[in-house]
Amino acid sequence: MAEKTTQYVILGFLAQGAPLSGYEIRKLIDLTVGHFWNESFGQLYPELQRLTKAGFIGAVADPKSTRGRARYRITAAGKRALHTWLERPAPQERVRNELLLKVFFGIAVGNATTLTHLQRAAERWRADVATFAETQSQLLAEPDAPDLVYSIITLRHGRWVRAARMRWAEEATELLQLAAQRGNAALIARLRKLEGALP
Amino acid sequence: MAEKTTQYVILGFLAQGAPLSGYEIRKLIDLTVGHFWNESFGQLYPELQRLTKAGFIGAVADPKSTRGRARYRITAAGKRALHTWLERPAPQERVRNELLLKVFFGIAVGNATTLTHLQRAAERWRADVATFAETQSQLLAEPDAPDLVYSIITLRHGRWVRAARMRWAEEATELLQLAAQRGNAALIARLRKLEGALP
DNA sequence: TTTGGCATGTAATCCGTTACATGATTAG
DNA sequence: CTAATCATGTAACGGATTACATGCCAAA
Repeated sequence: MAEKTTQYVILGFLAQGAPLSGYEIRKLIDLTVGHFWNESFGQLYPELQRLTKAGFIGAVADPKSTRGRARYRITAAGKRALHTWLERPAPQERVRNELLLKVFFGIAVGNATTLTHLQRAAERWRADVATFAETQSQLLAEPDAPDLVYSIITLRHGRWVRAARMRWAEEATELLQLAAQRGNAALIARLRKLEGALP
Repeated sequence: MAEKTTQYVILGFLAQGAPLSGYEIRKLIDLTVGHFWNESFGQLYPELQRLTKAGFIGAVADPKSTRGRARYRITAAGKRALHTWLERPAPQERVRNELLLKVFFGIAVGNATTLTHLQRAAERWRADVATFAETQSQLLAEPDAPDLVYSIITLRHGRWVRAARMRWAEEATELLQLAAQRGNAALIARLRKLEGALP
């Protein structure tokens, strides 16, 4: 990564206005961006201290809180740092897809194993899509949220990608069986027909 | 990860038969699985030594090689290790999508920035799709490869996902503009219509 | 009052990239 | 002969997860 993205996630949530504790930030992450981002406590708490020292956030003494928990608020400098990060183009993500690796090396163990992998993955993706659809309707129940679009479109990214993967899994299953039963010639013929289904 | 996948990539390529040097393995990775996997030398070379000590691979003295380079061959134990790994279900990948993070926090900097991110990403995906399509036709030029299907379907995963992301970027662009110009009510109405485009 | 969950943190560890060092080979 | 490229490695560093330690609070 080389970028220490954790800090910007923190700044991003604090920029929404409400002062938050580390624990609350973590809960928010899981709830709102959990489908494409995650942070562990071991990352979060040290980072909060670092950001405080750097002057990007400040602790707010909370009279209501009975416990020693501090809430943080973003500073002007913090907002500036967040904004310049948001303007910068996102670095292209390094993909490392272990499932695809197992599929790619499938020839070493034969067809059945690979088909199982595909099926298991497809089930997970199907479940994800259902969850996302459900989440979307929950989001739409609060039409006054000013950042509704942003939540919606990131969520729909998940739906689009999962849906595509499901269709891929079906296609891959078919192609695998075809190649096993009728060889590469049949596979190639089928692929020619499939051109056009994809851009 | 917790899994040290690097070793299995090495074993996977050596299982294809030909003895390979570290450098050659690296080249193969870039060439064949580069679109969903990557390894650095700093990872690869130490791992080759570790696998040798563990008895999973063995160095082959190459009479032809003028230089001190050693090629490696997989052992029976190595094959066993590879197979059990291949049988194990792939752990669900931890996603960390920085682009989506920037989109999600888009409200902090406003619409134009987010639209730029989307457009830039869409261009990259479009280029990827073109590359993949080209690669596919190159693969089909060698119909005798016994592992052709496996290469093909992993490649097509890339095409499916990139294509989906392109369509998502278009949709997201439209929704963002709609919400900015006509508010959440219009956004929600549009989303109702879009249900059905996705599973 | 003790158990379990809330909350905050630190330490160990792992995985991976980057940078550095070095030699061997080939092309000009 | 010299520069560029091929090839192999090591060291330093950084980011992230996991495990551990600890204390507060609420409910049984």
